[in-house]
Amino acid sequence: MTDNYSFFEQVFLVAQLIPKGRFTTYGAIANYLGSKGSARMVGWAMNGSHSDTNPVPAHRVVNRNGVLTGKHHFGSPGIMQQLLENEGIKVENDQIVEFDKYFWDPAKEL
DNA sequence: ACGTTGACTTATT
DNA sequence: AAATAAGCCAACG
Repeated sequence: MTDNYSFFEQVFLVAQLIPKGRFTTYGAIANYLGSKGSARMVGWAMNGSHSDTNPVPAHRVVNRNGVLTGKHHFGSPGIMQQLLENEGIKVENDQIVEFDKYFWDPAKEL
């Protein structure tokens, strides 16, 4: 209980820090946390995002190709894309358009 | 308690 | 260039 700042908590915090209209990748977060290869844990942490007190914009986290791999974990597939488009991010064929333009890297932006 | 799975990524063949 | 292996670490059965 005292060690709430585990890998998961860090992932939640970073995800919540993603600016609106931008997105990041699992690898970028993992890299920022110092564990480059633990991108899976970032995704797994998102699975437990419901455990966090504050809402976690998991829809702003995609894989390194900009593909909405985790869209099935939302209420229904399509929600994730809709949320991204709602913030001005174009998504086509489950993939983010202009990846480099909207990419937000915590290691660089923070 | 051990083995498998998982919202991933990089390296090697 | 495409396919396969390995690495990550935690949760689930």
